[in-house]
Amino acid sequence: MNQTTTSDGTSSRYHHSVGKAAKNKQVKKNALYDTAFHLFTSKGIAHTSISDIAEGAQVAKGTFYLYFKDKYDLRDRLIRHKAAQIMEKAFAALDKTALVIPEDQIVFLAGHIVSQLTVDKITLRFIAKNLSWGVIRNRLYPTADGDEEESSDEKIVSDKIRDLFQSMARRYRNPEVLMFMIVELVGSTCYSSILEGVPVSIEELRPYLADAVRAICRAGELQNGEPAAD
Amino acid sequence: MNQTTTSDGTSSRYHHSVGKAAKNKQVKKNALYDTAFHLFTSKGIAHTSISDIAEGAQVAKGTFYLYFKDKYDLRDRLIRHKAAQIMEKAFAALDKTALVIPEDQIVFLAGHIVSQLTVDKITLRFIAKNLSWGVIRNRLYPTADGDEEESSDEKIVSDKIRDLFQSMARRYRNPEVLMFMIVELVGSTCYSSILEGVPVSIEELRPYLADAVRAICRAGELQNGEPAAD
Amino acid sequence: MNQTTTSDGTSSRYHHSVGKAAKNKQVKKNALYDTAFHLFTSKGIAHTSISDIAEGAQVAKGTFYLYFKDKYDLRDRLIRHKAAQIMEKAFAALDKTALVIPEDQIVFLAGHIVSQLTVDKITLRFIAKNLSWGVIRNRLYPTADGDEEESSDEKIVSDKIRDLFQSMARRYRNPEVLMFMIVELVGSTCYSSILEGVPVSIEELRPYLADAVRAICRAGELQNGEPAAD
Amino acid sequence: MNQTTTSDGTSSRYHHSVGKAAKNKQVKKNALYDTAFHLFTSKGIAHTSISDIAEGAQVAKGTFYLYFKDKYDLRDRLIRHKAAQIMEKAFAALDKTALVIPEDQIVFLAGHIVSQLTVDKITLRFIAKNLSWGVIRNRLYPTADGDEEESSDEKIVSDKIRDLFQSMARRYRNPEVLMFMIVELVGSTCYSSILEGVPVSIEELRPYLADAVRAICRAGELQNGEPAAD
DNA sequence: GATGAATGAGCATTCATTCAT
DNA sequence: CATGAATGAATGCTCATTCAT
Repeated sequence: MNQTTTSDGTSSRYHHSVGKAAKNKQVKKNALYDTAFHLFTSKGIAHTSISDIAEGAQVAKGTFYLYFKDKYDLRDRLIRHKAAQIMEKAFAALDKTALVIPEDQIVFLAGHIVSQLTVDKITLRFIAKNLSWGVIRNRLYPTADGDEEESSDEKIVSDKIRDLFQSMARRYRNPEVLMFMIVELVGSTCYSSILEGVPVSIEELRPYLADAVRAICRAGELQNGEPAAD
Repeated sequence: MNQTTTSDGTSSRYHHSVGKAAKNKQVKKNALYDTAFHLFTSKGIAHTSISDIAEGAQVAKGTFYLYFKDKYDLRDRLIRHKAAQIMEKAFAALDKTALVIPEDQIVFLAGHIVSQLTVDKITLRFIAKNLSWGVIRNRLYPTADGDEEESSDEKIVSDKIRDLFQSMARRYRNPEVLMFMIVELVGSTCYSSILEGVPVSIEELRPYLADAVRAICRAGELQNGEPAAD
Repeated sequence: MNQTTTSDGTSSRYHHSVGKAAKNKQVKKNALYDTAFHLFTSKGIAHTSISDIAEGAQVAKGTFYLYFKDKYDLRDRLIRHKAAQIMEKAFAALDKTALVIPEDQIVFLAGHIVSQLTVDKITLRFIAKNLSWGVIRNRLYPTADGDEEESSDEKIVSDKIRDLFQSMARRYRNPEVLMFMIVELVGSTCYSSILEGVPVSIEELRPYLADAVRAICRAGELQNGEPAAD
Repeated sequence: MNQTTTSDGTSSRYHHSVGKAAKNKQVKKNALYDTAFHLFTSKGIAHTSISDIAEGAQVAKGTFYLYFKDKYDLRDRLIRHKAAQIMEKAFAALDKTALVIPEDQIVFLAGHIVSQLTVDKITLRFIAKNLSWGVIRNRLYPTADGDEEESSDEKIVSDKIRDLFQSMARRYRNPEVLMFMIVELVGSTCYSSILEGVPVSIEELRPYLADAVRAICRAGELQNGEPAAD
């Protein structure tokens, strides 16, 4: 405070340097996210108190409430974030392939998601069966009320998704329902197989799952002469 | 059950008398189950206390601990029970049809489950995505530690399941994995579609789902000359 | 159930000795009342926490909630109790006099209340301006929902009040309104005068107050020929 | 402040401008008063936080502390203000009548206050039983520490009060005690009657109250030959 | 003067669990 | 077996207050 004018003439008392304050807010928020993820996945949500999270994030307890309504609000945002991340990584990987046929692309995506979940069991357990299509859907058609912060990278992914859907539209009766069923199938079976090995290990399951995904795709194809949906 | 019939045909207390006391126990236990299901589904598990359950069941708080370890123990038993019930109803209904081809039987089962879940949204929300294959699997191969009470009706259903699996074994590469994928797909998609209408209503989803189930079956068929698994 | 009959025929397992358990409950409740009154009047209600009260009463915090909804519930019960006590002491004292004329009795009651409040400033501050007629009214016409415990002594006082009202009924237009105005006047002026000496000390105020009370009585008398209210 | 005067003598932001800055301060202060009154009366003081008040007044939280010590400081000022307002309106109304006899004037004042409280129940509940004589007394003999802002209108009212007291001094033994008792009686009985209808509605109470006020006046008159107080 | 992010002490309240009866 | 009063640890949440900008 009590300021002086700089040579370039651009200053003012109380310059609300968007940088410092806002950045600091984000830092705290991220610290809360990170700590929460760690605690949720290690101790379980029920056994993680807000005190724990605040303490771990080196932030006062009250600060928590500046950013989240409660523990479950934080959890839900985290789940959406993680689920979206997985989908986005899969699409990003797809982008690096030469695959052009939608069916191949979908099988690739499913396989990539399985791979990610196989490697990162902690995240798998956390998002549990919440790897739903809804989360991706929201990325495509973001709602006004959603205060989800979308990075520029994610914008690019959104475009990829849109592209895929466009090419699917010419071949499949209902691309979205198709994707929905596949995502639910993959997420749901992975949970049981990867985490509990039931009814078989993920290695054993993989080929069956790939076949199933491909079969679902084929079942969703437009028949000769059948018109594409609007 | 759990009764002894005396020579004169009247059953009596005091004769081995598992009767009255045991019956009373079962009454209390069922009251606890029923109250808990009602409270869990209306207020949510987190907001239902053991006090609430005991009070609703007209039982002293301490009595709760005579039957269940804690709230979650009760919940898990309830989920298993409800999930099994759904599967059993589907098999029971199958038993009344003239369907003999496994594929048709499976499609019928899937459709029946969807119908049940569509009608009973409360139960759907409760068992959420826990309508997993695991629960049925446990009926087939009951574990020693499971103190699940199995009624004689359920025994009959078990037989039906075994029958289906036997006829599947001759046609499909891995019947259990097949069933697993189908159950997960149905449960998972129904949850989203029935309860949230996302991405489409269950009415709209139904035909796609039926096609998908059939497609998954076909994809799991043994090829000519391929040997059946052990 | 679960009973054994002794030779004298009077015993039972689990004899819910009304004595011990119930008495113990009352002991705890009274300890909470006493501690709360002490803390409320010394530290103020706002600065008294439920922990403080429980601790002072040598009772676990949770026990507090077995008897009271919250701090304010306890306070209100306490106020009602103290206010009633004052009125009852005044009537009890009246009973020991030879006064028979209602006007004299009323002036005596007012004076007695002033004396009590003058001596017990702590209680005066606590019940503040809540020495309202309502509290006495409730003693006369107890409501069903009131779980106020009434001792046998208080029953006797109730009779005295009824007697006074009966003799007043023949002379005054509206005895209850009269009493109401007098009680409010006395309570309200005492608070200011005794506790703050504003606008004059209670000693100086007393004669004026006595005159005012008597004047109000006279103003409320039935005129010649005017019929008594029902 | 933080201002410079321009050479042409026109004021501008920066011209000592007591006006604009000071006016702005008053605007904020009033916004805080208004919001607080609204919140106190609707949610209750205990459930109104400084955040709420600041937010409602469109002012930063820190700004609150620029004007008030805390929530209770604000409340007390508000009560004094509202109570004084009522008294002043009554005196202002009296000024418009042709009444000259003190007793008639006092009865008129009492009646006017009752009318005001009857109409404005919200204010009645807020100032509760704080419509004490003390507040008016402070207007007559303002203390040095009181930073109460007194408008010129209020000055006029003060004169009216002084006038009434002067004419009362010749007739009554202790005018101030008289007024004190009457104000306390009116405030106290109105609270119970208007807000709770206990023991009777205000319509029913009114005549009794008027009689009582008049009776108290008469009881306070100087007797023949009795000297007026200093 | 004005702001509002950050703080963290402080408190109410819940509830699983025990155990004397 | 059944009870329900008592417990007290655990925790969510509020909010007055500060202070860097």
